[in-house]
Amino acid sequence: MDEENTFPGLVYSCGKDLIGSSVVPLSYTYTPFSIEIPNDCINISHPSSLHHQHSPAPHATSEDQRACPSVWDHDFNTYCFSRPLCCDPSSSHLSQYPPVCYSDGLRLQASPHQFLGHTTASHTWTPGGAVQYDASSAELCDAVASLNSEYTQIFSTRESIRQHNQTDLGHSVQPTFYPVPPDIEIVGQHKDLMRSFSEKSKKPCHCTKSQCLKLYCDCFANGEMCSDCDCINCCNNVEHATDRYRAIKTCLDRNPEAFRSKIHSSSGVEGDAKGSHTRGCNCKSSGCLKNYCECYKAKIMCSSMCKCVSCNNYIRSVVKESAVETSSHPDYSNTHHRTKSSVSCITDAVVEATCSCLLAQAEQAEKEGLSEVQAERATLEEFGYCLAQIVHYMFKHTHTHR
DNA sequence: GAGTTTGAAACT
DNA sequence: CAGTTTCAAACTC
Repeated sequence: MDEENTFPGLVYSCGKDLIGSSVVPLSYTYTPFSIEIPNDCINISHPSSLHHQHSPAPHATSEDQRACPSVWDHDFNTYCFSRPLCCDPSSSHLSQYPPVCYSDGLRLQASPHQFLGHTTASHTWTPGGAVQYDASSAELCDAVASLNSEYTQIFSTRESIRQHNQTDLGHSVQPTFYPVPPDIEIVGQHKDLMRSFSEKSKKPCHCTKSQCLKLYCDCFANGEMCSDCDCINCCNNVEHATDRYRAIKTCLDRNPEAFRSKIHSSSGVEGDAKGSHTRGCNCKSSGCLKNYCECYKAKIMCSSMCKCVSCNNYIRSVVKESAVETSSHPDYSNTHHRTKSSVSCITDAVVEATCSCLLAQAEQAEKEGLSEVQAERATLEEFGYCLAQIVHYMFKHTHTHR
């Protein structure tokens, strides 16, 4: 059930996934408002002109610029910072501005400005457009500190928004300060990360030895703090922000993509059967048909990335299943329906599985940097292979049941 | 609910 | 990078 979360200036429609500190905005309506960034954090005003493609942030002192190099991103009407902001967990001001949490790759858009030229007052959030708030200052530090130099952050300031309110919208608006960023969009490659932050329902963990600071812990792996869990010696919380930060850093050092979703999904929705596992599974005993298997658990087919043994989670299994289903169906027991039975092997599941394979192949080709022609060829070959499997099982099934 | 199985993560 | 150990979830009884 959705929940209407009304902030003056911004009307959020939030999804149910309001567990811990995560909110999934489904839609929002914009009216002028502003946010405040602590002075000792960063204080850069919005430029009066937005015509520079990438220029140093106006009003930033040279010291600011050295300490926190930034450029104005014309495409997004935002500033891009190439290094962490507000990284000092001990900084006292943060407690005054607690409920903002950004994770890796979050992009804060200078919200009012993005509406320049837009007449629509209502926008729909992208699936990955998670907003995290109600998080502690420690979490803010934690999350912001976890940004490394390759990530970008975009902030807008009260001043800039006030300017905009007064000039661009043609009327003055009394500033109201919200700790919640007006609009957060995920930057490029970290969409998956935030998707995992926001869309997975929070299940309590039961960790006993990892202190919930290793990827064994689902909460930690999902980028969430533990709440209402049954864990022992938990350090995945506000009280252990420093330890948590160290743990995050360790994981990212080991694997920069540690907190990204391991599922590539073409539709952006996990579990839609049209995706692939980034690294593939390594199952040996489960046949990839139990939830031990990450592919199966994510409701996707195993792919060429997998190193599993005796896998049954792939297209042939689906075709086989469909064949068995149709053959056992009483409607197809007579001769009249025998031909139709074969055709009925091509069920929705088979079609989905085929699409899944093709998509996986296309993604693989893209990853390998193949040319368009080569990618097309590889995908067609995969399609041929899929068809061959379907035909093979259709015929095999027809012969066995004659 | 206790014990077992499983495979990812972590370690060597 | 491969083999081993640790870990917590999934599963079974």
